[in-house]
Amino acid sequence: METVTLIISTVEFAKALADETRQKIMALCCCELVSVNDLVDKLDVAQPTVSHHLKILKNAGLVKSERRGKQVFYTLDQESLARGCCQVAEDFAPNQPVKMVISVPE
Amino acid sequence: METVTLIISTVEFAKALADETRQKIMALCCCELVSVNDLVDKLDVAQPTVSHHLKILKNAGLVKSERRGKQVFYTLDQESLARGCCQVAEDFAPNQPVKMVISVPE
DNA sequence: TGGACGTATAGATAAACATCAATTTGACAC
DNA sequence: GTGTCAAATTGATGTTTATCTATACGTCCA
Repeated sequence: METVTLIISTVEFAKALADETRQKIMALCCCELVSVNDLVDKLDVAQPTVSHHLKILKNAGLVKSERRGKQVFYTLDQESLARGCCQVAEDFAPNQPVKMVISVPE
Repeated sequence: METVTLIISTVEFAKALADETRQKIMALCCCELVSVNDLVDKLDVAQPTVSHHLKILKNAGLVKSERRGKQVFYTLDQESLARGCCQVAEDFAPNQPVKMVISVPE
């Protein structure tokens, strides 16, 4: 699993989120591996458009990808997303703290 | 203080954040009241541009405004911002919970 | 009621961006 | 190698958006 954990600015983070199609993609690959074709089937945009959005999400460090044979599977990096959300809150809402809930492994 | 607490989608929320000038404005009015002219002085964009961005932030429920005489003062609604961040995390990172830290008044 | 000041709106323009069709690249099977 | 399928890239197009200038609106004071 090639993990590209870029450190991006809050502007880049927000821009990556600021599109309906990308948010649909994020919801679809939030908790599982999905191929590009899976996404194309579930969205009403063409395959190159899906690839375009996946590239933006990947550059923002919000998805990870993994090739399996002819297919490439994507999944959302929930930790990166959560860190981005916390960073935005920390930067702009210092009086209204937002924290990641760390689940301590037993 | 006219509070416009709109319930907006995560897409609208992200779009409101997705601009460098708006993030600068948010930082400047994060913890205090600032007039439009204050913002114009501290940013290198024209006054109508500042007003334009303030309108977008206001429509997103992220700033509150208050007229005092000839001036209009804006301030960031930190709670709305924090709620937006939590909503994004909740929607897309359910396995990586992010919570607002509620400070209990004594 | 003017004028001055601060802010908002209207209209124009250029840059950014989402989308698509066409093509290329990559991986596998024969 | 050749064909096939999956995904990425290229190039074009229309829309969105950030910005500006010019103007209108709102408030206060003389």
